[in-house]
Amino acid sequence: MKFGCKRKTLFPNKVINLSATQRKEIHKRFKDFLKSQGLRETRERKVVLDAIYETHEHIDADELHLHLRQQGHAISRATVYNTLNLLLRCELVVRHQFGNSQAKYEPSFLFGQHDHLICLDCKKVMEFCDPRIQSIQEMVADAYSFEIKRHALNLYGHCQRPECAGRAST
Amino acid sequence: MKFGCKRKTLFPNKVINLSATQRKEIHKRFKDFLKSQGLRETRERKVVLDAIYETHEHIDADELHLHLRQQGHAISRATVYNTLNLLLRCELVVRHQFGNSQAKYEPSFLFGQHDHLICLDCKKVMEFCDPRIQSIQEMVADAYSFEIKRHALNLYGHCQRPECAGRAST
DNA sequence: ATAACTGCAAAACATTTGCATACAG
DNA sequence: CTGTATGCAAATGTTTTGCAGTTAT
Repeated sequence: MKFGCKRKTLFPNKVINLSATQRKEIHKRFKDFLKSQGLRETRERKVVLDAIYETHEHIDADELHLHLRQQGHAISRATVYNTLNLLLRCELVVRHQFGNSQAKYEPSFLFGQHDHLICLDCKKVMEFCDPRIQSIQEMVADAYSFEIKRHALNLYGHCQRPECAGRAST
Repeated sequence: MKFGCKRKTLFPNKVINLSATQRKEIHKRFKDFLKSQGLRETRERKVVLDAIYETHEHIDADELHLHLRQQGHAISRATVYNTLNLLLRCELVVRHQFGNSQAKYEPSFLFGQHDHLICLDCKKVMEFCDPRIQSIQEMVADAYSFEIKRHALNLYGHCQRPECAGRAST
């Protein structure tokens, strides 16, 4: 039922800079969620939300914590983790596990659905988009009587970028 | 270049019981790998390999360790982890991260390539197979000049099995 | 014989939890 | 005011590492 990637191109239609209206929409969604759950709207929670939406990379909780500390926010790691879980629950961010044990987070609201290409050497993560995944999803849902909420397709390999010098295995 | 899922059916062609010949082939592959790397062939390593190929489920390192202890093998957790990493390197097993932080392992040699359907409620993992993933992979590899080695497509949702009583979110 | 492997325990790493204090509603 | 959130540190859970003793080659 969710909107999938309908375009012919492989490249995802990711919004890079949010307009003031979009920013407000995001804030509203979080505020409404917190109110609906009887949770408080704190400075720290807003700061985490904004930081995630400013970062156009796949970031982990610790990087996010460090980033916020460097910006002068006296926020603890525990609060970062706590807030990330709230943002997951209201679907403002998504969590990825790219093979390593550390989870990566990414804003999801207003951004197109997409999948990932991960370089095994330099660990760079790229994004792509293919409408066929949507039909695979529907077909599998039907065959298995499964109500599918989301998917993750990760392609692992070796990128050809000259900057990629990494070599992992023998 | 790797053989993908070419069949029309969604259900993967997983071999359930290995023949003596297949078992020998697997052992040989491990033995050759160990020799090529100057590593030793120990009782513990063989035991882990056999246990993984006996288990037709997605198993984590700790479950595997427990299983082996219950069978009377005095093997340590460290050795289980060490051996799993060796088996990954010689491509006899694959590792999955199904959302939770715990990695799951599965035999991969002689078994068909397939993807996974994960129930968010009861955590049951099912397998499916779709040839279109192969073409998506090829198309993306081409568009991004990426040499793709493997992929993981996970579909998350709610299964309709009567035994599935779990309810996670509000 | 000897270099690598094992088991154990400790370390490392990511994430969660408990508790006293701070602050939103 | 009141109860929830925060920061800190300690706890948890998973995987890795160091070391002394064991074993494959």
